[in-house]
Amino acid sequence: MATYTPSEIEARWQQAWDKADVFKARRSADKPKYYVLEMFPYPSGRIHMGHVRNYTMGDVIARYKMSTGHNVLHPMGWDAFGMPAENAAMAIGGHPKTWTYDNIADMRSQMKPLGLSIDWSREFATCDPEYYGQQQALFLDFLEKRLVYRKNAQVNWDPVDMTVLANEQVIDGKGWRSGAEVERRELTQWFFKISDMAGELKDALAGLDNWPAKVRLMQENWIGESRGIEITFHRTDGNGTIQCYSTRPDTMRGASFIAIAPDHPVAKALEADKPELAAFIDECRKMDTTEAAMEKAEKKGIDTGLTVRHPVYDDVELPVWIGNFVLMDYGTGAVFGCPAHDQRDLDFARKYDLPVRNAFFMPGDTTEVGDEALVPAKTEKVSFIDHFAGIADVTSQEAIDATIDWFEAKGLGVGQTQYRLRDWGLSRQRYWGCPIPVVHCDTCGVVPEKKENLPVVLPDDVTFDVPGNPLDRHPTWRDVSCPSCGKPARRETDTMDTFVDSSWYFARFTAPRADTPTDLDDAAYWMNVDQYIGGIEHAILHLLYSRFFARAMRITGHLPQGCEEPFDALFTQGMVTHEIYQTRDDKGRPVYHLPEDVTDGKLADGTAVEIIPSAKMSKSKKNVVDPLGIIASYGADTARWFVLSDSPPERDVEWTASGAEAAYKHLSRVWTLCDRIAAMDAGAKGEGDDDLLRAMHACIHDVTMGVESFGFNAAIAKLYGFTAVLSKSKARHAAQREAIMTLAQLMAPMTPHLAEDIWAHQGGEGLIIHAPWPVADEAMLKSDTVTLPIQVNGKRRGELTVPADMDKAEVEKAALATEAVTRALDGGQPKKVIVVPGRIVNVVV
RNA sequence: GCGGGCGUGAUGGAAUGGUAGACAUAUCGGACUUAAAAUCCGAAGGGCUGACGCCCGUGUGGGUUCGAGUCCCACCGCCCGCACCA
Repeated sequence: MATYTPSEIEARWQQAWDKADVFKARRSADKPKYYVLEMFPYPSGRIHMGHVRNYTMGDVIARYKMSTGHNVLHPMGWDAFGMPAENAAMAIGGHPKTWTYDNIADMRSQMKPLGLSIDWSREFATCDPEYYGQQQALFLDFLEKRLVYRKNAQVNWDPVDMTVLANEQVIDGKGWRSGAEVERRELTQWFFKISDMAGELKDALAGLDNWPAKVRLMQENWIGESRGIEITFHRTDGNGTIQCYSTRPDTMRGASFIAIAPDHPVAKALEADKPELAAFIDECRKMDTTEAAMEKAEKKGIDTGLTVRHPVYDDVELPVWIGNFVLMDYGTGAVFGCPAHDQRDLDFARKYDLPVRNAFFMPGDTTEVGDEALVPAKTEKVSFIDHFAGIADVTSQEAIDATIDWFEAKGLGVGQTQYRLRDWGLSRQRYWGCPIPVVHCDTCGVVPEKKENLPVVLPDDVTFDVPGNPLDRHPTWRDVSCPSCGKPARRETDTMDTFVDSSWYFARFTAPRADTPTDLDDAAYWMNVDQYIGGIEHAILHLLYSRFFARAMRITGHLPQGCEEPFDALFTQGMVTHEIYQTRDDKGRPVYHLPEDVTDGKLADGTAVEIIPSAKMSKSKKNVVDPLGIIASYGADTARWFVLSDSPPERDVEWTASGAEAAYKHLSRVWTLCDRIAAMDAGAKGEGDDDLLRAMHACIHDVTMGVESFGFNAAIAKLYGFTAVLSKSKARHAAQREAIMTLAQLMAPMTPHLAEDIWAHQGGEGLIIHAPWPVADEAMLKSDTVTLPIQVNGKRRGELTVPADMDKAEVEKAALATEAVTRALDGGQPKKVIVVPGRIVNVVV
């Protein structure tokens, strides 16, 4: 008997697809378009199981959509700029460009055996000058529309990578890539004006119905909208005012001090005359302002000696303090402290002996605040004391709204919405990135490079033997003449954050060879991405930046209207995990072992390993399974089938050797079954055709539902079930042939090679990829009889098989006659009988 | 602290408010085999019972409902995100 040989089958069908050029995407007027995209990979050099899972999910969707009559775009590219290439150049020599393109070639050749339905003719890498040149054109257009600007800024300096990090890229005070403790430095940097769009980016989240609620919420929290008011405080020395921003103006009665940021203009003005203030401010400047450091730091302040008049109570004067916890770049850089209703302010007040005064109490409880601030939920009703706006027993939220109105009416303040989102700093002091296309001229200042001179191509002749940016020490590249006046000038040597590269690649895929960033006709046809699939780790940065870019590209005419939200549907898939095998060396330090070196919990020499529960596959923990090895021993279809089978796609899936083995066995079984059916005698007798075909239609229905709703694991369970039914069927050849061909079609999105092989083996016409998706026959989904569970008081006590169309009254009669019910009734009458047609009968006794 | 998610057999996990545990792994039994592997068939939540059956069971405690894994409230545990944000 022939056996299932995936290596031979898979190579054959991949060639057949190539020959028929089936995955090439062309605009078409007579089919609806469908754009499916997986987050493109960084070319590290090796594909891993996470890639396999990500691309397989996209492939299932793409192939399913093809067979349901859609014109599908399913491209692939490389997020190819970034530090690992430079790190490799520093560590092992060579050039980032060579390293990157070699890796791309390796990964492409590892990816191709998966049999993905990708239109490879659209492939590009973000480090191709053809791509980053268009990105430079975008930058110049953004510059013209003032969507990008330069400012002096305190930046997060990563001393290891010698580069600036965005706030968002600082994690626990450490660089998100290097893990080095981040320092502060002041540099002139380029920024995208994403904060201008904060409100819109937040509001538009509500329309993203097909995004996970979790991701929308994370973005909402990141943007961080808060409604408050800017209040003017007049200095008692007559030297002007201090503006404070507050979200709790209703607590103004309890204000007992003002705190300003160390870099607030008022603080800076006092520095010259007051050495003790200068010393404090200096100390604050040295302080790390990263989130983690700020959290750990003690809340400190110093009295400036200034006072301001309370805006509501003329006779009250408030001292002005400098606080190390006040941030200059949020709000106005000044706040009023209300110790009674804010824990931080209360701690500060107790430390420096400032007054604590309640603005409200909880109803019926007039205990003054002690060491714990009174901060009830904003929806809770509180009793205000002698409130200036005339309110008494209301919720905090109502009080805030009323107080803002009151301040505005009196002309003492202006209601304002603040966002936590800051502008996106994109300058990187690094070689392997997209050069920022501007020139610095002593006469003309910052001059944009002329578009006809794009791309500004990275020079190849650079070395990495000294830290810092090689572009800074490359005179023939750096020194140019000013595009405006022609005098000697200097190129900008900073390059762009790699998040820029990934913020518009999805648009470029619609016309990857266009000599403008996009082609509007192609973009209008293919955009938006109908289904985007990727990891939850990109929930904030990448997706938010892409949403900003889509808007900015619309403003600059590079995308048509309607593409502001470029991803119609988003799916965030879980990771592939594996157990970790660990032993300890003689010093007790952990030593990790690869899964292939462990059999039955033991190493080859018999040493027992400690098994640590499943975690994300990582090189350092050695819990990695190489997809190439799996493909070599079982084939791509097995790898694809397994990563989809065990867990819901949004959750992590644990890779197990036995699971992969089982997937392979199942596919072999299906293949053998096909072989057996093909060899059947077409004229032979058989029975149960109808049962088989009914099961088949039920399977069509269930699998279609599963694929449509990302329930791949459930769809696979149904396919297992139907395979078991088919393999036991005694039906005639025609019915069995129909069943196996339909099974192949239903499996085709997941195991496309095996499906093609079965299709051909059974004499199917053309390629299975061109065959229309099977449609379940409604009539075959209904059966003549139905078995209803009979419950007594909600507990299952028996069952009853009745004609499917029997009416309720008769079902009730039949149910009451069943043995389980008569026994429970014991001669009495039922209190109530619930009959849910086709579902259940419940008798209440 | 705030926000979100999750909690079901030995394990991964099924289950539009309607038969809890589909499907798979691991386990056990049987067939085939000299034997093993492979393959095929079958069993299997816990407890009581000779058996028919009965009781208990989806983190804990309540509630809504004829009926709750599913909805509501409180709590416990785990995971994730965010945070001197005024």
